[in-house]
Amino acid sequence: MGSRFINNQFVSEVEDAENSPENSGDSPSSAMSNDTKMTFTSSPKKSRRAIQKRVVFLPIKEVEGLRLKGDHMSTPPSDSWAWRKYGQKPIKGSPYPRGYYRCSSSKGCPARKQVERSRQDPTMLVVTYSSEHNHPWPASKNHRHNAAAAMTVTNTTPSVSEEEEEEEDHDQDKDKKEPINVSIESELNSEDKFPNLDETSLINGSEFGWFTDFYPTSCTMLYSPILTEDRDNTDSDIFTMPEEDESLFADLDELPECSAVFRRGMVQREVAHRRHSLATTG
DNA sequence: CGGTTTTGACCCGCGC
DNA sequence: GCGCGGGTCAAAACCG
Repeated sequence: MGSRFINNQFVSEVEDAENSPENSGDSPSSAMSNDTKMTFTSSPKKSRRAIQKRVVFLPIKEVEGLRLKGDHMSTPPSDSWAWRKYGQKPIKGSPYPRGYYRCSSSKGCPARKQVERSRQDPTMLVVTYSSEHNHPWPASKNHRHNAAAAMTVTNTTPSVSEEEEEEEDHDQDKDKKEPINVSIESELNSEDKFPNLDETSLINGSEFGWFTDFYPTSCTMLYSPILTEDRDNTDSDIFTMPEEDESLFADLDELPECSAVFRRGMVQREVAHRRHSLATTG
C-alpha cells in the first residue's frame, strides 16, 4: 500500500479485509502534519471479502469554516453524492462515535461511507468510503435536494454528533451526465506524474465554480499563492489531462470531490514547481 | 408527505 | 459456546 500527499491532503491506499478498525484510524494522521489527508484504499486481496476502501482525512476546522461562511451555494460538496445516515456506533478505544452512511442518490446503490474523528488527531475527520456507486454522478434529478438534506461530513464528538450540511450547485452540472471521473492508480506514489502539464491544464473554473470559490480560502490556499493567480486563468482554460495520466485515476469515480482536489492539487503543484524552476533557472 | 436522523435492537464474525 | 465489537436494521421522531 502506498500513501502520499495530494494537494494538502494525505492519500494512501489501504486494503480492508472486511473490518479493519485501524485502517481509518491514526497511522496516517500521526505521520502527517498537513491539514487535509486522504487515504485511498485499493488493492485486491485474498481475504474472502476484500473490500476496497478509501479513507479521506479532512480537517474539521475547514468544515467549521464552511459553516461560518453561511454561504452554502459557494460551499463545495464535501463529496458530490447524497448520503443518508443509517447508524452510529461508539468505537472501542475511541472517544468519538462513528457514523454510517449509505448513498441515497440512487436506489439500491451499495456505496457506503463511515465518518469519525481521528483518535490521535481530533481535529481531523476520517471518512472511509466502501463499495462502488452503481450510478453516474449526479445521480438523480432529485440529487440537489438530496445533497442538501443529506449530510456528508460528520463532526463527531463524544457526546454530540453534529453534522455539516452540504449543498452544491448542480446547475452548473446539469448538462453533464458523467461524474467528474478522476481516478487513481494504486502505485501512484510519485509527485512527478504530470510532466506535460502546464498552466492551461487547470480545471475549468466555470465547471468547478464551487471548487474555485472555496478552496482558495482553505486547503488549497495553504499550498501556494500561485493558486490565486491560476484562478484568473481557470475561467477560460479548459482542463485537459494527457491520456496516459488520465489512466492513473481509473478508480476514483465515486469520489468526485476528492478527485477534483487531487487533480487540481497535482496540477497546481506541478505548475508551482515549474514556475519555481523557471524562476530559478532563468 | 416524503425523506432524513436518531437510537436501541439485532446480526455476524472473531477470539478465547 | 460465549462474549465482545463492529455493522446494519427499523421504528419513531424530526424536518422542510
